[in-house]
Amino acid sequence: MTPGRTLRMTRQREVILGELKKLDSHPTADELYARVRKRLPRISLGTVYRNLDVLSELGVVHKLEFAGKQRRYDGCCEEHYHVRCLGCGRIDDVPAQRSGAILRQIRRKLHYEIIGHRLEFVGYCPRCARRRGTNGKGVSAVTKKR
Amino acid sequence: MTPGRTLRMTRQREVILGELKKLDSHPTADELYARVRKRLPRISLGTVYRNLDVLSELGVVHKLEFAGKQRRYDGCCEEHYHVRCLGCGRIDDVPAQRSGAILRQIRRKLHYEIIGHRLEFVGYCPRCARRRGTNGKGVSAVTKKR
DNA sequence: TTTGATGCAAAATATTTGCAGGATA
DNA sequence: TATCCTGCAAATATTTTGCATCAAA
Repeated sequence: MTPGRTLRMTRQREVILGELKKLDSHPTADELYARVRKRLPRISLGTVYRNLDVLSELGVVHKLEFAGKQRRYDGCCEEHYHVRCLGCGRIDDVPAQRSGAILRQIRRKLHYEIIGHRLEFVGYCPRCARRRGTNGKGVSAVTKKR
Repeated sequence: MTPGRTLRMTRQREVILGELKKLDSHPTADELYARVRKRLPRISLGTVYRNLDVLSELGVVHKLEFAGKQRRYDGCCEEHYHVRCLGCGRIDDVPAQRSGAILRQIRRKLHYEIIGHRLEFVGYCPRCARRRGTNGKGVSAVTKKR
């Protein structure tokens, strides 16, 4: 982002931010796009991406990048960890503080200049875990074709 | 992968696996493709992807998925953590054991059926850290246009 | 001989970008 | 009024897939 630039609060930016803040479901850009479009039918997906970029650079929202997965966005800007469900893809917050101990430990061992870390949990959410329990395995029945 | 299928050791599979095992640089599919092509000029990138899939399902190699980044592959199949350099994109192994304590702690707090976790470190490798030190910041000078 | 694997090209997916016109400060 | 932002479409980047043919077992 250009350093000295003056940002404008456009209607689009306002609605995108508002809708994201309303959700605690960590939506993908296109999920958010679908919601925003109900209020601004002419908005484009590119605008959603561009605004999410600007807002996350401001630290107002968080861009969640998951290993090998589609990006998601978080209207909550406090730092925390996440769990991802292998069944349905949902992301939930993990009720654990980010650990400074992990970083300190690694800094002693590596010659890298460590900036941060990302701890992701994967598993099955209660709903998907139940479904898997019922039919023995059912991974393929649950896994979505992307 | 089809359960009862009999795998064949083709020349392509052999060379792909051999080249990957020779490297400790965690190459991307296309980096590996470039190397393999020196030995098998007619091989296709699709074949490289398909073989890396098969081999990683067998547990012979590891598919490394990094948040928001291109996938990489690891010829070493013991579990360990990784660091990623924000400057040049290289991945290195982290000399720390995977922690079961992290999983146990989370299992107590979440209703998820936790399968695993992924701990990634990001920072600057010695080389990039030095370069950044020289010119004050230089992030943009180092960051590659993808 | 069977059927898994390949090469090629096209498709799919997710995200970014160029551009001309529109809107905000 | 300056320039930031938008919609649209095309471009990019990465990975997957359909299909006819080849080759391993």
